Amino acid sequence: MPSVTLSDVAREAGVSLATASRAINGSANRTVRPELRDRVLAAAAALHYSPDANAQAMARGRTTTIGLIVHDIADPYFSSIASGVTAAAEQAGLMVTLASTGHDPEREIAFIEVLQSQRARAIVMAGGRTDDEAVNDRLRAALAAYRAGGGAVAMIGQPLFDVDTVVIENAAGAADLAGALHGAGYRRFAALAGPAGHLTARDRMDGFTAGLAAHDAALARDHVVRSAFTRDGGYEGMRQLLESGAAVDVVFAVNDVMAVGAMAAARDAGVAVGTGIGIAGFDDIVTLRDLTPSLTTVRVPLLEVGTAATELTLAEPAPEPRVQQVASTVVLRDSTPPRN
Amino acid sequence: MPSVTLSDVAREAGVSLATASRAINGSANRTVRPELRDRVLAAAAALHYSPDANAQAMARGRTTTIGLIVHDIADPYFSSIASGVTAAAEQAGLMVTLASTGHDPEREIAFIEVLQSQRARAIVMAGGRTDDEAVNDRLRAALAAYRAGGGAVAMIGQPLFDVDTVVIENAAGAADLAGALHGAGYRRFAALAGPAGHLTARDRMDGFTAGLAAHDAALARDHVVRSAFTRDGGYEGMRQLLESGAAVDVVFAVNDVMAVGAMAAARDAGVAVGTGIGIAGFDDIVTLRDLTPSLTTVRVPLLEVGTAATELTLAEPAPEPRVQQVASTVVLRDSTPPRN
DNA sequence: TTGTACGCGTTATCAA
DNA sequence: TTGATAACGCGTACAA
Repeated sequence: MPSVTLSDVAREAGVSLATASRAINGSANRTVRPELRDRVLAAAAALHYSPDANAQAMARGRTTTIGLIVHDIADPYFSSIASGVTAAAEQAGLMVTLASTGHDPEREIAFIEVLQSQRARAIVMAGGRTDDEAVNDRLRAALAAYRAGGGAVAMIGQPLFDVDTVVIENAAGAADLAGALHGAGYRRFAALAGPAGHLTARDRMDGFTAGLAAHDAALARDHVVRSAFTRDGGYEGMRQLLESGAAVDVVFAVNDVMAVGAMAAARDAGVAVGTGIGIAGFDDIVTLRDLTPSLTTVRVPLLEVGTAATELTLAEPAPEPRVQQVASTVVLRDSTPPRN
Repeated sequence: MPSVTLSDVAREAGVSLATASRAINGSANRTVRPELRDRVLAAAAALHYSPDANAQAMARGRTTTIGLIVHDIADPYFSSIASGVTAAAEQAGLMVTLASTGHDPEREIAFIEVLQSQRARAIVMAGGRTDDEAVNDRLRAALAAYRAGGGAVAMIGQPLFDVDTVVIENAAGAADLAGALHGAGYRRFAALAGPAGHLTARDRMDGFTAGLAAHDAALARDHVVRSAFTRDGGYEGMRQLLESGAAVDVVFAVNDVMAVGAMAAARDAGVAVGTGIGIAGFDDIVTLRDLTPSLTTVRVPLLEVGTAATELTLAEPAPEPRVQQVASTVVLRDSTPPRN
């Protein structure tokens, strides 16, 4: 670990520390005579000099790090967003520090504090919030402390934290989906609504309900099943629904992985997806595009969501929190064939 | 940005900087009188003190960062590994800096250099290598420079870089798969072999071939199709295979996403997967477990692979590069029903 | 047990 | 254009 420093380079090149520094990072309006510059660069190369980012951060007063907090990086929803974030970050010459919280708000808060210690330039937070105001308040406080230190924050989801937010059109997309399904001839609707208190799930349900209402249709109360926001939640919800003997044409699951679970449950119950019962999801997860039958869903451009959030944090701070809408679009596929 | 420093805390608490430091991080054998310690902690809380990780890194001479380099974080293969890495890192009190290179070796090298600047404690590199020795040499050099600076490295894949490596049993798993398919009654084999020069693909092909040979079976030359290591590569390869009119029972795709593409191509060609033609993959990607028919594959415990690699980098440096085998296991499902 | 003072590697300020 | 030198925030010998 004979870590070579800038002083070593300067000595080797026979110049002062200051000159070496200027030669290497091309400090703003300060310029260095080409001859000296070359000597410094040569010395740096010869000694395998590698600038110490921590020291630079201290001296400059700012880092080149941006933090990304997600619920679960193994979930394709979040890994797609992460992909957008890393791309935008690299574009801006920043490194991404990743935190996967496993849906634990305590860890979200802890990570915010770590990122604050790291003096990360910005934090992008993805993942549905809940309506637990006690937790939200602590989160708000952590974010406020971070921002007081000069950090930028962008959230992905609902604009409930008074920070820049990329808002996914959950309600509008679900309403469009409802309309499209109605247009395809479906009349008896059911929904796998996800857990109570899950805001994304709630928004999608609200939109779906509103969309139905616009066509004088509705969701019978016992046609709404609450279960986890996961594949297994979808399976379990669908199982209950089928067991209840409810007369249903089509089932709306509030996300794709729940829809996948629902499809599995239908199959296991001997009900044909598509011809027997329609199933629709939300998100349009890329890896799920080859399901059979192919899944009707609402596409959310997750990669763009990630880049948009990142760019928001890098933009000039605005007096008012910015809200950037991202359009979602209905994609009708074979899991909901036209009904006549 | 009135960033409060440890000096502020010390002054507020009426103690020296040293005492404040000791009180807050509980410096090794130095102890602080409880009364003072409480006063310091109270002051820190009152002032919302947040230690500067960069300054700590400089003073301590080591960071709390570990780097993760993957080809594509949106790919479930890598996001599963990432999940294991973040979990193990959190366990060890470290932050993960993520780089997604888009399969570009130049960017891999660039990221290694950035992580070196960051003085990251360790780097975990996931993703198949190629046999391009020019590129491999530059990578080797970058890694050597990083390690010379005291950094630890673990690779996931093939042990060709003289560093600690988590080796996935590609050949053995593929051989087992070949045996299992033969045992299920399949006799006329074909393979979607992935691109030439892709070492993971090659290992899996070699294993599959060897496994067949052990049962006096073989892969006709024109039953091996080369195409990209992606979903679309699988689709295209299968299309070619079907078009060629080759007489085939079962197709081995060297990874799951290629198998998914192959399934789609078979369907588009009117060939029933399972009853008409068997298809098998490799990896057992979680999100793909609900395909219809369910996909026969070789399970690789990717999360464990990620944690294992992380733990390798954190262990005491060994004189010789360590190689940790991770077993892969055949999972027979409906895409290759028993043949009689 | 506490405090003083130096060093970590850079950048930036100010003279020269 | 170049060069001393003072920060940056913290840890830690060393002395008290």
